[in-house]
Amino acid sequence: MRKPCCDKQDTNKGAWSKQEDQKLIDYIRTHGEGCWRSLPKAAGLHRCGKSCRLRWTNYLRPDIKRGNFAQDEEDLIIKLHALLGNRWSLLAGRLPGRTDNEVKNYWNSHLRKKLISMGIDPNNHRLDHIPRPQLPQRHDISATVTSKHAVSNAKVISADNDRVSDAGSCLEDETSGDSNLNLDLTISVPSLSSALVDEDNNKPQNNVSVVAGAIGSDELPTLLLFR
DNA sequence: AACAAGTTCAACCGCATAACA
DNA sequence: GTGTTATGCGGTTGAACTTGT
Repeated sequence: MRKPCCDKQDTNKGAWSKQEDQKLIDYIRTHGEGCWRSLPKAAGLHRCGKSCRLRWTNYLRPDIKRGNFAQDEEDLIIKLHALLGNRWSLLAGRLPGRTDNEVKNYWNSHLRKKLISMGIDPNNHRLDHIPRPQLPQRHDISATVTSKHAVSNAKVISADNDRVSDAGSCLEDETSGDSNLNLDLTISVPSLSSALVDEDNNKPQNNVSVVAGAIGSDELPTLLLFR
């Protein structure tokens, strides 16, 4: 059996006091982040390392942007969620000053409901209440890629021919610049058009799936296309 | 004013995995 | 190569707060 991360008998739980916050801030200012397991004892805190790390990363870090989400941040979260799903740390990484916990909470308390009220399934970002045949076929491609922020450094890999291209440059044309919520789930990438469009009748293909995720260690989303 | 119901968000828990011995 | 430990992540919880009756 794995040992608990700390001695539970001697640790505080629940809300942090101002004194505890100050101890943590002072310690990290002096010694820097890291070695969370030994930090509580060294800093004189009766908390487990996990709790200290969470308090620091979600609340005390000086670069955290607090307060309401701006409209463009909201749009970006929706678009990134369509692309990456519930990978909150990855989403938060694209929103400077926002934490994964904050993005996750905002999604669950605001954005999910907003999408539902618009008739959009927040799980797959598809229009939920319109019979499928009425939708344009291009909605079958279940990813939203219209933000330069989200994909400027992403790679796109076609499973067909192993072609790798820079999604940022490919997708730049898709960014219209208006701040309206854009839930068009189209990827119209010039270099990928052959993968997404049936060359015989020039119609979008239904059987192309787009899978997004971080592959490797660079934390950048990679798009995989499968027929 | 008092209470119930709904909402928000900080914090916790358990799991996966990276790092290390 | 294997076992152990530390860290990070996503899901969940529950206290505090807000809104409605």
